[in-house]
Amino acid sequence: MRLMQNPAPQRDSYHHGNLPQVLIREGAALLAERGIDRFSMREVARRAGVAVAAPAHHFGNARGLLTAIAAEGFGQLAQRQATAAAAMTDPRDKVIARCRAYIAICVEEPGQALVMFRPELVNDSDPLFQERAVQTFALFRDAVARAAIPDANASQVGQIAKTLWSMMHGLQALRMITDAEAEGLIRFAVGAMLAGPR
Amino acid sequence: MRLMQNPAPQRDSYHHGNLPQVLIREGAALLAERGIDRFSMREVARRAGVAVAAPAHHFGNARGLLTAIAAEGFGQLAQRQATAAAAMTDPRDKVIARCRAYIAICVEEPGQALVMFRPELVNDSDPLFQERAVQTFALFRDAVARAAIPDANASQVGQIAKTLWSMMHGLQALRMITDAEAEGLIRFAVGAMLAGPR
DNA sequence: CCTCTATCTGATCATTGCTCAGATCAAAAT
DNA sequence: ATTTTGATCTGAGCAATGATCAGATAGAGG
Repeated sequence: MRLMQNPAPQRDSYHHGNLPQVLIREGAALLAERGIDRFSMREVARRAGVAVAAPAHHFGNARGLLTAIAAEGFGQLAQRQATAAAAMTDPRDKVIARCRAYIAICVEEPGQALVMFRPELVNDSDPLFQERAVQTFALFRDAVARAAIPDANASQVGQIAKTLWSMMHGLQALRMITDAEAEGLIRFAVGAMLAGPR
Repeated sequence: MRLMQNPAPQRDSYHHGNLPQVLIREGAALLAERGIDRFSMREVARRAGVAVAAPAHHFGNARGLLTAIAAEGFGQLAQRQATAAAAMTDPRDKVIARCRAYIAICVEEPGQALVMFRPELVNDSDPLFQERAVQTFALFRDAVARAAIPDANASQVGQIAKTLWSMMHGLQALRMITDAEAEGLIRFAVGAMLAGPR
């Protein structure tokens, strides 16, 4: 049996009030700052001003927090892509705009991006994560379907969507492009994939 | 001042003889078995039958060992791609064969693949790593150049090569394809990219 | 035989993820 | 109004990790 010796809370109230959201925000910031290999649950707790064990109550373990951060990121990505696509009228430009938004979120929200596209880091059976990830890709595939040639079947549309989605991921993960190159590369790839092989 | 108390070596000789290569092999095996987040230098040392501090002498730190594993992987990838391409005569088939080899090494050598395409996990200023990584991609780009339409310039060839290379990475990193799908997807993407936008 | 140098060892330190019993507190139940 | 309940948060403890250090070992060349 262990006795409490220094209960001293550092906050106004014992209960934080909104800890899960704060942990997600601080976690994403720490990821952006340090990268995944120097990410630490204890440091997140420290920055949130709570005990090291507090995060575990809400997220179970480190993987749980990373999963929540990724789910949050997919929500943001879907929203950004919708906004970007809405600003365009041509179906092909809508696809291009969605690709741009993908690259943009990786640049502007590096914390979320670091875990969103790493299946091995998250708990991919988490319902919220799964729903948002699937939904985000589905919206992209629908945009591709509307831009594809009229007689394209679902299988072909799926191939194009998967290919472009993968390409976006690879370009930023492998650091193969600068921001300046991105635009031309996206236009070229989207144009080529929608046209298909000759 | 610290005194040695139990020198007891567990091997025939005090010196291992070929420790760096054994550590690279065991490290890759451990990566394949546990993934990057449960990878441990100490476990690698244990499996190699040496003290926990022995690897540090050869590789400096964990990042150093991961970098060496990645460099080893790029050597293997270049070799596999060369062999696969040599078996084909048509330039386009050579490109397809190289893409297939990329996917294949990710499936068959998951340990190496786990670190080869993660710039943030390795020391990308390491000369051996850098040379092999650059060389491997350069060979791929040359294959694309020979398959591209005759009037394609270097910039266009570079775009196609980067796009296909990124796509291969994304497909396997995001786990978007099964082995069965891979062939069709690769043929479609290579055909479309070499044809370009219409 | 002796020195030099690279290799390898065991110990130590700060830090980490996780678990646990117990403290706190808001809100529901009485 | 008082009690109970359940969720939230705390500090301590444990096993494990990466990194570093002085010292032990052995092979190579003088």
